[in-house]
Order: sequence, then C-alpha cells, then structure tokens
Amino acid sequence: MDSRIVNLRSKLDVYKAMTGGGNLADCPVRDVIDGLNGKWSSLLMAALAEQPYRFGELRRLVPDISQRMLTQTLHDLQRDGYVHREVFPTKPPSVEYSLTDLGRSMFGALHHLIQWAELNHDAVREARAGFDATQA
Amino acid sequence: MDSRIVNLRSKLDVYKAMTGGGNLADCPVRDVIDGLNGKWSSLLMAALAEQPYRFGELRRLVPDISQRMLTQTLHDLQRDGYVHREVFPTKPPSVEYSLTDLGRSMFGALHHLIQWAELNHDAVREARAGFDATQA
DNA sequence: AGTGCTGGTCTCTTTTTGAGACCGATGTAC
DNA sequence: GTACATCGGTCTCAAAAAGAGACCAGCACT
Repeated sequence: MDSRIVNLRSKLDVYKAMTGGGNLADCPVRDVIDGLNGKWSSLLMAALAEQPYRFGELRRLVPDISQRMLTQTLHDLQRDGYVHREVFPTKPPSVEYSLTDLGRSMFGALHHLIQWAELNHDAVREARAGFDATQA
Repeated sequence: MDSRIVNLRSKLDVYKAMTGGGNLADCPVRDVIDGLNGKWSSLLMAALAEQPYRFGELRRLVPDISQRMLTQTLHDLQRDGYVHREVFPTKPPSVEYSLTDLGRSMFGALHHLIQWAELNHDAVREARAGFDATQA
C-alpha cells in the first residue's frame, strides 16, 4: 500500500513504455502524448473542463488563437475522443463543444502538470534568468 | 482533508490560471507548459528520469531524433532548470546530462499523464477509428 | 596519412503554424 | 430592398519550426 514504492519502480520503466519497448515506430504512449503536445490542446482542454463552449465563445475566450488552429485543434481533440461536438439546428446553426468522459479522465491527469506549473513557475523563471546570465 | 473537493473546486479555475486571469501575454502557467510541448521534451525527460545519459547515448537511445533537435531540446530543458549538463575533460571530452531536483519534481507531475496514456491508449485508438469511420 | 570517436553547428527542404481574406445562409437596420 | 452583421468554418499565402544530412575541430589508434 506504499504508493511511493510503486511510483518509484514504475518511473524507472517509463522510458521503456514511451518507446514501446523498442518498437519506436508505433508506440502507444507517444501516440497519445503527441496528440496533446500542440500549442493549444491543453489550453482548450482547460477551458472546456470549466464548461461547454460554442465555437465563437472559444474564439473570444482565447483571443490569440487563429480561427484556423481553433478549428483544427478542436477537430483533433474530437478525433481522439476527448471532445464532443454537437450541432444545434438554430438559425444560424450553433456548435457546442464539451468534454467527453474520456476527456475529463485525461484532463484529471493533465491537471497535475498544470498545478505543478502553477506552483513552480517562479523556480523555472529563476532557472531561466540564471542560465541566460551565464550565456551572456 | 477531502482532496476530491479541493480538486473539484480548483479544476474549475484552471482555465483562469492558464490565462493568467486575463493577462494572456505573460501567463506563468502557459509559459511553463509551452516549454514542455515540444515533440521530444517528454521523451527525453523520461529517458533521463531513468538515469543520466551522455549525448551520444541519448542519440542512440532515441534513433528517430535528429542531432539538431537533440541539441536544441536538451538546451531548452537545461535553460528551464530541468536538466543539468556536465562536461568531463576526457579525450575526447564527454558530456553528461542528468535531471535536476526541479526536473525530477516536474517529471513526477508529467508521469501522471504518461501513466494515463499507457492505461488509455486503447480507448483513444478506438475513438480515432470510430471517428475516421464516420468521416469516410 | 587515413579512420574513428566525441559533441556539436550549418545549410537546405519539408512540415506546421499564423494572419487574414473569403464563404453561404440567415437575420436585422435603414 | 439593400447594406451589414453573425454563425462556423475554409482557402491562400507568409513565417516559423522541424527534419535530413553534410561538415567541423580535437584527439587517439593504426
């Protein structure tokens, strides 16, 4: 029942898991992780974790995303099963995006990383400042 | 001490945290997360979490990374304080890369996401297959 | 003198992203 | 009735990032 030991052991095997144990070409873990590497994926997941949003609402909520990348990122997230897209036949038609159960589950894991970032951005900033100082 | 309630509450605020509460331009959380979004960052973190490696070892360990991107990704991880770079004055000189304390701490958070991917890649694959079927 | 190892950098091409115009169908203001 | 805006996109073109691979200096071995 000591989860620290379980974590310690499994962490040593993570690289093996990420490489598929030598079968690098179609490694399941990298396949999944790469889908979340996009610049906007985590941000949109965080927004949709809060509540469902319509296309135009998301565009206004995230002003620095281009319409093209919003469309594409939502499409990719939908394809991977994280996001549900529903079209309402209003005039003009409206489209609502929401998280699926799988999406909520994935966001639970992603959330740890976001929390870490929130708690440790000072340390990262200091590291960057120190590094840049020595490189000058 | 019911951590579920804490998590439930804080998850609703994650988007606000990721946007810096309106100050999108320099949001600390996005600043940190974006540094990990690279295609190779998480893979190299997983490798170095296992043990320290030399440059050439990493190149052989991850055959599908270009030397250019290996150099650059390690440089970025070092700048953010996750990776320590040490040059040994052997002939020819060797360079060892290892995780710092900050790097190990960050990888602890990243590890949740990798574990999720390991457990759920079947579901993601099925979602993709189903989605692609309807788009055909 | 030629070959190999070290850890890189440089250049060139391909892929990804960003900026922004454009679209049809509908509703509203003048 | 005619201009103009809103919806959720797509299309094109320029800029940025990534991949492929040649090249480099320094030293050891043969």
